[in-house]
Amino acid sequence: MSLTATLLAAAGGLTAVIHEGVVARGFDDLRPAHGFAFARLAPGGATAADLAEHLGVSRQAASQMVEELVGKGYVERRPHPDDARARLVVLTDRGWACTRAAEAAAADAVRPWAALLGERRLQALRDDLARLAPGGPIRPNW
Amino acid sequence: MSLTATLLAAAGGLTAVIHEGVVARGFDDLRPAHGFAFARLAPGGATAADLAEHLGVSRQAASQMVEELVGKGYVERRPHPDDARARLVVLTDRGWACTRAAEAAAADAVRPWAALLGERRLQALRDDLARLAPGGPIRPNW
DNA sequence: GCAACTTGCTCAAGCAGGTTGACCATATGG
DNA sequence: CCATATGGTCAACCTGCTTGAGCAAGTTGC
Repeated sequence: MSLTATLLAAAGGLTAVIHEGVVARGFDDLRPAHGFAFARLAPGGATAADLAEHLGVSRQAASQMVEELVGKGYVERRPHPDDARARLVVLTDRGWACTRAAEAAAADAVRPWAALLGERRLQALRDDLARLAPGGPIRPNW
Repeated sequence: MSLTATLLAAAGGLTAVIHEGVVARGFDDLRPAHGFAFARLAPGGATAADLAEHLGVSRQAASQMVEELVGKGYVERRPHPDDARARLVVLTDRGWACTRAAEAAAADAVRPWAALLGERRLQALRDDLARLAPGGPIRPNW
């Protein structure tokens, strides 16, 4: 199988396993796409416009997602400290709990890889991939 | 950045670059999801039901996609040699041309990686990823 | 300061791609 | 044969996204 196919298959499988792990930990009202949003919100919150750019969708779509996540209790809107037009979207306690669950699920998914490849090659894999994806937080993708 | 994030970022970026390459080669009426379908159809054709299972969607959705691809000239339906109920969906010349364009775009996307990592590490990356994604052609994902 | 423009957000309507449910034609197995 | 399973299609609906319009608040230039 080609490199591109293996890479896409690995990423697709990883996405699925993480999502299953998140669901298994009780957060069953989320879709993989929400992981993107959490990744952007976690550091210190973001505006809906920030989120739209990060996710690659319209501001209206991002706003709708925020509304959905507010309704489900994962985020809340706070007044923006510097701009009265904007609203800062931040994770709630439940949002943080879900983020930790996702990290735990990701760790579970990766653990067997260490057994398959060994620590040395796994570390090399991590380093190599980091060099190939310099653009950074493009689109996490559960 | 974590291994999972780098892997997802690399896969997402690769998907985007391949899709752009396919569009740039003149196939601008396709979406990344169609790449999944082509990957399943290329070997020797498939039924709509095969396609549905491969793509992880309902048979109706797969059938709709086939209809769309027929309309755009990428595939055609032929009577199934062994089953009068079924119809074998196969790539047309245009479908094959698009598949070659996708392979060329993928090669272009990977080429700079060889420069970044060197041939040895690139080969190691390929081998390691192949071991991590044994399930095989899960879901190519442009 | 004020006018003109930009930016953040939301409401509303519509579309695209998926779903489920019902149905018919053909295979398959007792 | 008859009962059941399977491949395909039609129809209705749902969800997530889009575009377009509009308002409030910041920003710029005179």
